[in-house]
Amino acid sequence: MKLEVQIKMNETLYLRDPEQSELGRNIIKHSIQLIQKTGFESFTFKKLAEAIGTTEAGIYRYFENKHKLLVYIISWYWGWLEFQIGYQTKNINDPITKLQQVIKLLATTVEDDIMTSHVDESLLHQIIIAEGSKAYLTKHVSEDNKQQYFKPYKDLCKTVGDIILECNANYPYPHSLASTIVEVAHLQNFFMHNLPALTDFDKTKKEDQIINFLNHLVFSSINK
Amino acid sequence: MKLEVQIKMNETLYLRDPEQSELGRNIIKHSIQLIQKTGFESFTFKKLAEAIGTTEAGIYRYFENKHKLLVYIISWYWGWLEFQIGYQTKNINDPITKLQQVIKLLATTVEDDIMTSHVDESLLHQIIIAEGSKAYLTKHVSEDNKQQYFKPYKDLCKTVGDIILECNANYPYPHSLASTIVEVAHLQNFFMHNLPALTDFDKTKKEDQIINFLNHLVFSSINK
DNA sequence: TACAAATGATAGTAATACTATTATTTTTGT
DNA sequence: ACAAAAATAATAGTATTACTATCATTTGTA
Repeated sequence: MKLEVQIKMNETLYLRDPEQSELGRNIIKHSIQLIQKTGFESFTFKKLAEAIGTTEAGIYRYFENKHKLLVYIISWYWGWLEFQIGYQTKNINDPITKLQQVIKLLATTVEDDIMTSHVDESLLHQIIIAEGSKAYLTKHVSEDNKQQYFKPYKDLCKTVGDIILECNANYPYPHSLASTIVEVAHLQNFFMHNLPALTDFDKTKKEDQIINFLNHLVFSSINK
Repeated sequence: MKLEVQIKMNETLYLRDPEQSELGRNIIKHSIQLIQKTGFESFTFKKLAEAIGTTEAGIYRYFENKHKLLVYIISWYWGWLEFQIGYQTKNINDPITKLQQVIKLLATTVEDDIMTSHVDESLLHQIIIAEGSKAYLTKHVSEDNKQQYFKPYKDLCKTVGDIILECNANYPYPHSLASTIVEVAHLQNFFMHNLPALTDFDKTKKEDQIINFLNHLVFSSINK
């Protein structure tokens, strides 16, 4: 028997559920490949349609516009990561060890998860790093937020914030520290690869250094 | 006598120096207003030309495209901020007080600086918060970096990193902590106003809480 | 005054971000 | 197995964007 993980998505993000058809799953699969490869700015529904072998109008039946598609795949990633965190910290009782594990999961290059056949998580991870903040850095962020587009991201930060409070119930900034951990994990990764003067890391040693930096930052702050 | 601060800009960012003509200064002034008001995505040279009372072709004589114009005004801001930091920390000898002052300057809403008549720094500060990372989150970041487009930003982080080392010469992550401070100051501001679940701050109390959070984070880490 | 440089006015092109229409294929309910 | 419904493919069309090109006019400067 083949197990497939399904991430429940916000229904207002799409016009037709892409999980429910071959074309839909192809849209997800190829948009991840194309956005990762060419960047979100030069990604168009026309190019996507060509890559899939369908037409532009075909894509528009699933997604209103490319921004909603970006928000969809990014939300999917946060939902998947939350699942991973739940799974990988299940039997850890010590909150400090748990938080270390979360930092590791956030900062480490993801491997493709065979439980999700049409999504390549390692490509998606790179999209999160380079395009993640574009999901919310818009003039319509408040309306999008009302539509609950950022719920998976906020849920993830809530989970991280709760672990922080388990470590120290008196820590005064659990939400801000949680969102800072998530964002900095990805920012430092981007800087390490593209603007190395902004980090102390070299890409040969990979993400270990980012993990060490985040651990140092987070635990000195929590245990102050 | 009227004093004007001039920020030296990278000459490959523009086709014609906008500081040297009335039209050029108008391009800067109105692009700041327009980008802040409508967001970078819906900002076009056509709308800018209409706002100024010139033509699209007129703008293209100064800037190759809207991305370079964005990088220009953002770089200008970092250059101006570096000047401010130098000025406002000139007579501070204690590196801890100096770093606190830098954090305050980074996190506080900027007031319009009368020394720069065609630039409204408070609008520019809002652009940095909402659009700043779009300057480098592109597929051409490495070429842009080779052209030194991010030098003012990197110089600023270097300045902050050096102050961190003055506080603790053994601190292992001065560059990463510096870029983290700069980015988190703006991110938390954005979250506070637009995605409040991601912070512990309420916008009524303004930036003081962000400053407290950053101080707590930075100094517990440096003095560990 | 005269010459160059900057600006303005206008036009044009390829690509983008869609919407609409109709034909064809696939699914599904009976 | 068959009709109806739903999904997809094929095609066309529009407004806007992101430019480039040309030429006339204004402005500043030797």
